[in-house]
Formats: sequence, structure tokens, C-alpha cells
Amino acid sequence: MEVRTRFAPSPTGFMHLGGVRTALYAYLYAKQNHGKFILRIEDTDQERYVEGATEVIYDTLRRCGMNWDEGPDIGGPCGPYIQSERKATYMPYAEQLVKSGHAYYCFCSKEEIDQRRAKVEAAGGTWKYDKHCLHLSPEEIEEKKAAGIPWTIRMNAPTEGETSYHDMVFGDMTFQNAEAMDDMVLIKQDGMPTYNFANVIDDHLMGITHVMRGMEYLSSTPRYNYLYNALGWEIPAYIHLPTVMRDATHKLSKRDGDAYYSDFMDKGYLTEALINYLALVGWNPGDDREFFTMDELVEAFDVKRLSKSPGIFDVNKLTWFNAEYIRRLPKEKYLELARPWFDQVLSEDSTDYARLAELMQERTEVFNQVPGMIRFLAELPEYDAELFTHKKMKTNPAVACEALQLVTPVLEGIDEAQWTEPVLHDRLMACIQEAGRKNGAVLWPLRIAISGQASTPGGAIEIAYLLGKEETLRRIALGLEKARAAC
RNA sequence: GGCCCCGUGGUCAAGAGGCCUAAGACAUCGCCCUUUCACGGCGGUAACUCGGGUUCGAAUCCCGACGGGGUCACCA
Repeated sequence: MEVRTRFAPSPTGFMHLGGVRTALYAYLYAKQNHGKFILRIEDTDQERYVEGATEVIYDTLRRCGMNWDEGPDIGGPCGPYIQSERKATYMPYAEQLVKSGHAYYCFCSKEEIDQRRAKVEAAGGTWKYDKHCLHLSPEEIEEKKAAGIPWTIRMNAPTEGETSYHDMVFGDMTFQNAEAMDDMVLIKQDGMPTYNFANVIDDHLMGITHVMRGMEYLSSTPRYNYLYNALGWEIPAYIHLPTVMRDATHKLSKRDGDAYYSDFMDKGYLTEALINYLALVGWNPGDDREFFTMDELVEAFDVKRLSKSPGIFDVNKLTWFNAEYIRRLPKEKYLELARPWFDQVLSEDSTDYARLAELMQERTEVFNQVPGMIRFLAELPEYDAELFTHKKMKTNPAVACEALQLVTPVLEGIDEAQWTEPVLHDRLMACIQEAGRKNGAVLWPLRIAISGQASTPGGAIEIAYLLGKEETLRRIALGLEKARAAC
């Protein structure tokens, strides 16, 4: 039988990383079994409708390389793939369940239920819908409906016995019906199905063979199975996934500002790196491989190697992956991606972007660090003369003074048109040798003077080249003053 | 609180009774390379939650405790 998995997000406007990972595993499982990956939008909660939210889902999935075989935009044999457009398909099944005694009309208002609930809880009990409307006669039901009293349809949950099912990750699960089941609402007052109901109906109608979802559904699965059985449908295989956590005690959540796919894209993470990392939170290939393309993941993925315990999302490791992916980028691609970040503080008219990109590529972990790393090129930062002191280079302000004086005429003597790294290198090295100095003793102060900071992308020569003759000389003069004042 | 799940270093994790004086990766620390930083190379610190069993032998099996998470909506 063909494997069919689905990703069924609700359109909230953002793609949660936990959701991205769930989608990823569902995609991988389908593809490695040469099956179909289906996208379904679960928007039965009309109050939560968000403009443009489905586009966010499409866009994210596409950029991640998870192309769906059936979905709202491309259609398919089981459409429509948006639940709000399927409204009419759910009611008949609900009515069928009413007829067979597995469900019933309920006319209780929210307020009435709240009251009864409060009473039970005040008495120290645990509330569960009390089947108040279960035994309404057909006449009573018609009367109430005719009177315009809003109604819902509730599942008539069994109060005894137990339900068992098998999960491909967690193994065999057994629940006492009295504990795990309740008369959950199937059809809401607005006529829309609840998630619980629509999910079951659609998964069946769309031929989903393997249901992948977060482990928070582990304990509600008996209720879904009850529905499948009541409808006479085959229960799908279940693959519940461990939670992605922020730390040991908190889930990744929007409050951290680090839970959404877009958060990471905005910061300058690469989708490939994110996917690669995410795949490894909760799953591992069983060997030491860490780098995977999507195709390699499809090949290597194995449900049996899915973890049961929650995984903490480690930004450190993600960042390392990102840096690795950035280093492996072709030069041109790097420049293309870095350009907007360069533009934040520099202009291509005055800076050799291509060269800057070469220098920056191996130092970039996340693109949002780039502006801060190159800002000194646009403007010499305030710095302390103490920066001229470096024990290993054996420099201090006094040494810097001499070094800068030594170097000034040499640089002044270089023609504007000759201001290239090779020329800079040769002239500088020649004069250093002639003066009998150590490279570091001259180049360290030079770099400090022209950059104003201890750490820069590239050494004195590269920085001088990037800055150009005029600016380099200007900064050296400034540095000289500063060094002098400090001796 | 009831029910369910989980428990190897700071993090991801290998480990499915002896191969474990417990792998690898990230992070961290030190050294080397180097005109800084980074990259790279080398090395170090660091873990089987605890307590009982079972067994000749347990990180691996069982029980309990403890810890953490999940779930108990007309939200998904």
C-alpha cells in the first residue's frame, strides 16, 4: 500500500520550528517509501484566522525543499485541502455517529457548563462533561432546535474498558477509557468541526496511512481511535514525535522570540543549515554523519531511530552548522547573501565587496553578525591607546609610534593606482626587514591604527587595501597622535 | 491532582547484559599555526538521577523513589 503522510498546520501566521521538524519527518518518511506527502490546512477555528497565514506555510515548506504532492494550491484527488472549505463533509459523519449512538446533540451553553464544572471542582472533583444531554428524546431535540437554541454534537465516550494502540516510536500504549475519554465536542455551535473531529475525518478521507504529530497527542489518541472504530474505518499507523524544547523545562515558544522559522531567517541563518540541524533533534543516523542534504536525509531517515525523549534546541549547535554551511558556499553565493548586510554599513562604491566577501566568508557564523564586524571600515571606532599594547607582539604605544612613523612614508610613496595587496605587502615587508623589525611589531600597531579594534577580518594589509590610500593614511596619522599622547 | 511519556557530560547523542577504565559532535579550556580574529591541527575538563533487586556480570532487565515533560477546551 502506498504510504501517505500529511502535514496539517493551522494557519497562525508563523511556522513554529517544532512544526517544521514534524513536517520534515513526515516528508522524509513519505519520500523514502516513495509515497505521497500531503499538505492540509486546519483552519476550523475561525476566530484565529490570520491574513496571509497560508502563504507563510507554503513559502516556508517550499524554501525548506519539502514539496507536497497534494495540497490546497495544487489540488489532488482528495481536495479541497483546506478544512474550512470542507465544512459540508463533516456533518454527515457526525449525524451518522448520532444515529449509531456514538454521538449526541448537546444544548448546554458555555455558561451552564461552567457552572456545573465550578461546582464539581469546588467539591474537589475533576470535571468531565456530564452527558447531560445524552438522553434527550428526538422530540426534545427537535423542539430545542426549532426554538433556536444553539447546539453542538458530542462524542458519546465509553465510560469503561480500555483502549490500546501501537505507536511506532513509543510502542504499545494502553489507556483506561474512563480516564482518557470524554464527551468531546465534534461539531461546534458555529457548525464547524473541532480539530479532533475534522482531523480524523480528513485523515481517513485523504487516505493517510501514517499519522505523524507531536507527542502531546499521545493521550488523546484513544479518542480518535474510538471515532475510527465507530465509523468502521481502519486506524492509521501512529508516529508521535518528542517535543522540541527551549530548555529542560520549557517548550520552544514564541515568547522566546526564537521559535519561528522566520526568526532564524531574519537573523541570517541558512535554511539548509536549519533543516540539517532540526533533523538531528530527536533523530540520528546511527553513525557519525552530521551533514545531510535533503536527499541524503530521505535516504538515511529511519523511524526506528527516532528518540522518545524531548530534545533541547541548541542555538549553539545550529550556529555551528550555519557557519559550516556558509563556508561551503561558492564565493559568489556568499557575496550575494552578504551584500544586503554589507550595505547596512558600507557602500560598494567605496569598498571592494568581492574582496571583503572573501575575507568575511570563513568568519561569518550568522549573517546578522556581519555589520558589526565590518562597521569599522566605514567609521574608525573610538579606541584606547592601550590597544597598541600586545605582549606577544612586543608592542606598546611607544613601539607603535615608531612603527607608524616608519610606515607612513612608505605608504605615502605608493601610487593610488598601485594600492593593491601584493604591492602593500611587498613594500611593507621590505621596510620592516630593512628596519630590522619583527613583522608583528609593525603590523600590529598598523592594524590597530587603521581599524581601531583588536580583532578584524583580515590583517593590516587587507584592511589597508579595503580602506584605500587616503583613509589609511588619515587613520595612521590619528593613531600616531594617540600613541604619542600615551607615551 | 488523575492518567501518559521521558531520564547517559552544559547540549545533541552512540550504547539494545560482558567489546564501556562509556563513542562522536557542539560548547568550554589549553597548546600549536598566524601580522589580529577566524579557519585548521593537537590535547584537556565533563555523564550512565537515586535506591533496591535479577544475574557470575547492568548504562543496558525488573520494582520503587525522585526529577522533567505532556494531557485533562465549542484551540489546534
